[in-house]
Amino acid sequence: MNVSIDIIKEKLSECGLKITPQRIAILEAIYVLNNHPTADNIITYIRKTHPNIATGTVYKVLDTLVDSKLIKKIKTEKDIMRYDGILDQHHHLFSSESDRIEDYSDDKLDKLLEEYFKRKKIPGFKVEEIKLQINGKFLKSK
Amino acid sequence: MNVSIDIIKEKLSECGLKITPQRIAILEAIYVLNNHPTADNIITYIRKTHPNIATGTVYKVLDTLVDSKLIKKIKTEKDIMRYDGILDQHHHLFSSESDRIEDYSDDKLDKLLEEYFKRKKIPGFKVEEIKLQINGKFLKSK
DNA sequence: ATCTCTTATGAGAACAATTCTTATTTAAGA
DNA sequence: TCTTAAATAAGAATTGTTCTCATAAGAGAT
Repeated sequence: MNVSIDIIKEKLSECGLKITPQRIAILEAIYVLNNHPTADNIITYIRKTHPNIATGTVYKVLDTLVDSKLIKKIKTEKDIMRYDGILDQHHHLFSSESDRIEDYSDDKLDKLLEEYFKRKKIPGFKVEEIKLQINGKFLKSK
Repeated sequence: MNVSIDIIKEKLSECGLKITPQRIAILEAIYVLNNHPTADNIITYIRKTHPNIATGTVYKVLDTLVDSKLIKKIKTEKDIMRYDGILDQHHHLFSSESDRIEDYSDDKLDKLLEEYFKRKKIPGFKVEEIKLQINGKFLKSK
């Protein structure tokens, strides 16, 4: 994932957010560390080049970015919040053996599910989004 | 959900777990508070009848029960861990407006997904379980 | 470029949820 | 009943996150 600073700036201003070095660094980190980094992963990464970005700032910026829909949160069973910079509809493969999480996109599956729920209504509930949580084993270690 | 103490005891000993009043109370609480209680919900509930079960004990027992597959943890996008005493394959409806979570069972859907992934393999990954996280709106308030 | 105003940030305290530590208690088999 | 390993209570410690508030810095207006 090769996102230039300029594109990041553009994304920020499209959302009406002030362009700050902290926000750029954090958003860039999420794109570089593209396997669903935790807040802590992000902090460690950006401290290399920006040693004095405060922890609180990172959490605040992450919240802002989630609110502006520039990133998403995902939650694991192990109670760690992770962030995801990929916003296209996709599912997640969760390892039952480790913390590993991978993206899984499948348009055909999405269409199948969409069709299914178009026909079969859930009483008292309006479906907005369906995310699969696919648990299993990764066959080759990364 | 009307699970007697005797059945709870049976479940515990089937798993090779010692039968303790704490474990019985906690497991019973999960069955009674059947809408995916948090650890705190469980603590509040059991303290009514067992005022001096320690907080740490509750967390430890919950871990034990999860390990023994007597209960499950559910992941939410919000950062609260919840416990579920229903072990049959089922999915969850998440409210996009509140903390409400409801169960959703659909055998036909499960078969459809099973068929789908029998045909379409995910390279490098062995699927063990598929859980849908269906986000949307509950039409009538509870 | 400078001014102004609003918003963002740094630093660290506060907080909530969970885990750890240790001495004591208890369940369950001998 | 005795024994022993496992479970528990109490509270300290840790972790991840949020809050507070004084200072700094964007961004539009001048």
